[in-house]
Amino acid sequence: MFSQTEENYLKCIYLQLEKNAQSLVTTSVISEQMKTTAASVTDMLKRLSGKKLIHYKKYQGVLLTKSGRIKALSIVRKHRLWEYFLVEKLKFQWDEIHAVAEQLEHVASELLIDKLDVFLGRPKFDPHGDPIPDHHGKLSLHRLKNLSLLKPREKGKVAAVVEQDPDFLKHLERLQIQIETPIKVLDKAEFDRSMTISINGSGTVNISYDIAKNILIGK
Amino acid sequence: MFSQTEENYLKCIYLQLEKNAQSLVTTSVISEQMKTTAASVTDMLKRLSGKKLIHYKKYQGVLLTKSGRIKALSIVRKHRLWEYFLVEKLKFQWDEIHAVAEQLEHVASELLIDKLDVFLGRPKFDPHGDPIPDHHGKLSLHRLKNLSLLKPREKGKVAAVVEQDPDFLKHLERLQIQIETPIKVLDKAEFDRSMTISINGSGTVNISYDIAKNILIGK
DNA sequence: AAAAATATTTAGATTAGTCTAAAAATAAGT
DNA sequence: ACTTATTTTTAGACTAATCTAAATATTTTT
Repeated sequence: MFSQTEENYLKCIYLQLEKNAQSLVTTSVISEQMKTTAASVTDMLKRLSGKKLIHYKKYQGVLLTKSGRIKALSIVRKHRLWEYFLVEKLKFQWDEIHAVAEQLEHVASELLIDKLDVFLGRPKFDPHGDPIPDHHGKLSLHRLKNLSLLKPREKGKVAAVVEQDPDFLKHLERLQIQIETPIKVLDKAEFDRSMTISINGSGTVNISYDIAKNILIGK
Repeated sequence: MFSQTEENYLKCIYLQLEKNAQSLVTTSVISEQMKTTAASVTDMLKRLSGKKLIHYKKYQGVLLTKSGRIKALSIVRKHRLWEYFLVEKLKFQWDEIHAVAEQLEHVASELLIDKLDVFLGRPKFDPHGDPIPDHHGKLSLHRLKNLSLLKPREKGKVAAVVEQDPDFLKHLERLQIQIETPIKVLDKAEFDRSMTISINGSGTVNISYDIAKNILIGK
């Protein structure tokens, strides 16, 4: 049985490793993500290490142990299932749900999360397109391309977003970009790496490189 | 913004006052309900008093302030709405839900609880028959009689249960007694105050005084 | 009225989690 | 190689919440 704070740290480390599986996660990255001081992070890393949830090397960074990873996947599963519930059933907007799911994910009940999974029809992806681990911690992966790497005339559907900042998600909504939206690259400007894209086969819009790099495209 | 522990204490005090509005709530009653020591209770009561949530007199007991009562009603509302959700939507048994709702009730989001209320069809009572306060803290009351006080040939429907101990609720299930079940008193034994009742107009069963006193009957 | 029992509070200790400031380690620049 | 900058850790302090043991207040019994 772990505290909410411990669970949050494990989830944070897991998400960092999901982004970049090659490197250890550093104290300063965790400090930034958890919005706390470096000293607090060091304290907590020592504690998690003592509980055999992470491999921790001073000054070098951390990785999850097998049991740490299992625990982290469990939290991520809960987080994403609750996000699905909030959007599909309670009609939340996709930019409103993160903070609420951050609280719901700590409810300690296997039965609850299993029944919620069934109730929702065993969804494989959350409203941002991220994979929902199943009961055994397995997740569906789809091969996605970063929109910023697509060439003119290439196309596909929006499958996920990298960044989940509410302002960013609101901006996508204004552009009428959401999960499953068909996208085609029309042109790319080399001077600022912005791109012109068509949305839903009709609307044409220019988006910055910063926007494009946070959108993942699938078939 | 209050801690989960503070919210739990407020709820506990509120529920005691709901049972017996005439008297101050004592340290030992709270200690028993919260499963903690009398010293811990005294510490917390001092803290809640400092935050103007309770009126606290040493050695005499506590009452809720206006803002303490508002906060307590908010927690009770959340608890009971989540219990409704767990039974109606996720098909939990009514004896399985208390512990889960005890966690869900601390999710701090007004929007969440309002959307959940709408999603559930604005229920007035939880699965145990307890009234769910509305957005303004108002609750529907029905005049109920304790089953143990009914006389032979009096009848009505099960409207609520006083005790929510899971073993007790399971026992009622085995007797096929649940909310809305029609009950008629056939006989009362004076030596042990047990009573013979008919359930659903057909089944006849003898129940102890201890069972009867925990069932509330409405029209 | 006094003694005994019970309830409650106080004092001091503990753990979890946070912080600041200083010290130590590492990385970057010259 | 040395200096400077940055990152990280350590030490000690803080708050919240819990406890035990002892002291205090109240209630009950004699």
